[in-house]
Amino acid sequence: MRVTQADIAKIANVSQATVSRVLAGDDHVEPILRDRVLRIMREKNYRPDVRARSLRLQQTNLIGLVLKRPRGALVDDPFFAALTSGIVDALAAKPYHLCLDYVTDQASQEHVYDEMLRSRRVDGLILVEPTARDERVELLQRDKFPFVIIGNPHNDEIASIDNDNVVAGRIGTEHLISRGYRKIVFLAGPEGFVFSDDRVDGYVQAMVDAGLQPRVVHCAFGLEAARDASLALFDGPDCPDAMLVLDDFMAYGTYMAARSRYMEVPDELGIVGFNDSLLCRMAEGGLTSVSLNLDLMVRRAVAKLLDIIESGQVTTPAREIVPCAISVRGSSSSARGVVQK
Amino acid sequence: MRVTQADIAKIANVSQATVSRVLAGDDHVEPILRDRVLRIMREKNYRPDVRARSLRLQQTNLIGLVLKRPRGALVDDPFFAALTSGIVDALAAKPYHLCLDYVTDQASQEHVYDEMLRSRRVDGLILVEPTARDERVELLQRDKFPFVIIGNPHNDEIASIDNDNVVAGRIGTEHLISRGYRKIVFLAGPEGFVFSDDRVDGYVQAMVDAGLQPRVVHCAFGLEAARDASLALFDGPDCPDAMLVLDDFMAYGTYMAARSRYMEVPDELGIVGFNDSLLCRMAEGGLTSVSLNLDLMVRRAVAKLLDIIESGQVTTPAREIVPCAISVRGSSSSARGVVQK
DNA sequence: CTGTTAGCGCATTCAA
DNA sequence: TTGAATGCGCTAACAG
Repeated sequence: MRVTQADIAKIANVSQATVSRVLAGDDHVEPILRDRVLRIMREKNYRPDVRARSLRLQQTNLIGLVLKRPRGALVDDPFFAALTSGIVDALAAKPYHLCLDYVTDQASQEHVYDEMLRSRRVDGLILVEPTARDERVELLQRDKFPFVIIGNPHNDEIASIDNDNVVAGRIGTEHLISRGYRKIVFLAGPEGFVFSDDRVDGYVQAMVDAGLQPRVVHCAFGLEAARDASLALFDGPDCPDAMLVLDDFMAYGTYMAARSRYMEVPDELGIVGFNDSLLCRMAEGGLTSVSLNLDLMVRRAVAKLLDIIESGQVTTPAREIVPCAISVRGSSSSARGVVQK
Repeated sequence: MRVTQADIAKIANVSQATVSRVLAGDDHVEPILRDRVLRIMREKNYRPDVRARSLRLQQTNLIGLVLKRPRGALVDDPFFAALTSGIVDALAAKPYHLCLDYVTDQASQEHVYDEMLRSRRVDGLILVEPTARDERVELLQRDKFPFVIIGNPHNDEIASIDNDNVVAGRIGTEHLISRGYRKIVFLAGPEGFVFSDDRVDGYVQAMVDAGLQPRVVHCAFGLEAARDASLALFDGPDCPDAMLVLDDFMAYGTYMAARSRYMEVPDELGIVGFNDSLLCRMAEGGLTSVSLNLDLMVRRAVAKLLDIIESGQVTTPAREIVPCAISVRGSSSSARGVVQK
């Protein structure tokens, strides 16, 4: 049977309240009693029951993350890996744990939100990929439930952490331009995804500023789709001399396409991706990539959420932007120096 | 303020017990009362408090996973991604959630186990990578705490799901032999890791059975280490004609090494990895890999754990082995057919 | 400094 | 069929 404070109290010949005080580190306890209680706790291998504590304190020390993905699509999703690992990392030093959930469709998503929040399973929530006018957000606001959004809630009163995808697009583009590339194509994701559209905007700005002609190609997410789209581009008229690709995964597809057409990287084709992930080390000479500092974003998001949970209010500034930076590698900078065109 | 069963009861003019019964779907409630209660619950947007329910029922509907890794090493760990996503996937249809934790060293590992188990934060635990004579396991057994191990606990009374790494090693080796390779080297991880050592065993058996000379090279985990070890091997005396590599990541390192030495894959060098991960599609022509069916393992582990939690005892057979299978791709099978030597 | 008491919100036994 | 009463294990206000 499980040993409770009452058991300890009986053995130590004190009241259960005293046991509780000892546990809380209350100074106002006679040292001799304190030691006795502690000794018996150790002897009896006592551990407080977090369930009871949760009920009493009205908090669970759990924070929730709910991801919506098609069935089985989590394994290969680098965003998922970065997100969860970042959260767990950031939580490691805190008395909080991560409660991870996963839904495949909108209906069950709402159900899970009910289950996690309103049932008080977690103390707060990290939201990602909010869609425009997200119902979840309204519910959370109405119920004054602590939450933070990674992304753009389009509402300055809501706590959020974001990167600046427009700037990221600019940075990548300007880097390629500075290396002498001119016929730079942006290989984007499907239209309608904010992070993709924003990067495209930055790209277009930079191109126009440099007096160059922007050219955007949309394709599905993923390695294969990007490879095929790149091949079509290489084989078509007006082959680009550089490509800015939505993410490292797709950029790797472009890299594969270049290899299969025997185009030299970076001399015949410059490639820049986004995210600065492990994949960048998997191409010969490395893949240049714009880092969005997802890791930092996650850390900040966690810190902000815990702040809100503990202070009971949204701390200002509600919205924080994490800067991006470019990691230059072989795919955009020949060992022989800047490309001359 | 939060609405409770007592609130509902007061409004509906019934006792709190009746509200509880309605919630539980108890048949022995007058339909008219039932409807009234349900209506008011909906009106008042009532949700039961899982904390109170947990305390009362002595269960949290949470299962725990604790991973031990060096700081920040989670992001790029494909095992972590497969594991967590598999668990969350498997849990999606059940009334359970995943509580994910993470520690960097042994001391905090034990602390977290205390915190999660003995404090009853979770109903059960999934353990991975148990070391020989794992203390955690003894504690869990003593406290009759529900848990299941992914790996080999070397104890037939403990619930565990495992793959057969020895067979996996054999399969990979026999495949290479059947393709005409003879000077096959096994690039293994550091010594002392069971999954690595077992695969080596299978490799050695298969080589000896075929009358070939086994040759095992140990190196650190990771892409770079494997690449460097492979380069050393290629540059040294008696260059291999095929390599069996501990995991896909390292196999990709071998693949990079081969490219930088201008060795044709698969004609001059066959490569086979393990895990059949996404990386296998990133090499030109694909990387042949032995699938350990980690996904299936995880699903089975979750099912087994829930079984134990709900039945209160370890179900037989305690130990289950998930079969492995090889996915043949370009790195071991030339489009021109079987390699002739 | 310590013990008594009162809930936290819920499920459940026991009476009615 | 329903309600009153009890307790899960803990913290905290209050009294002594």
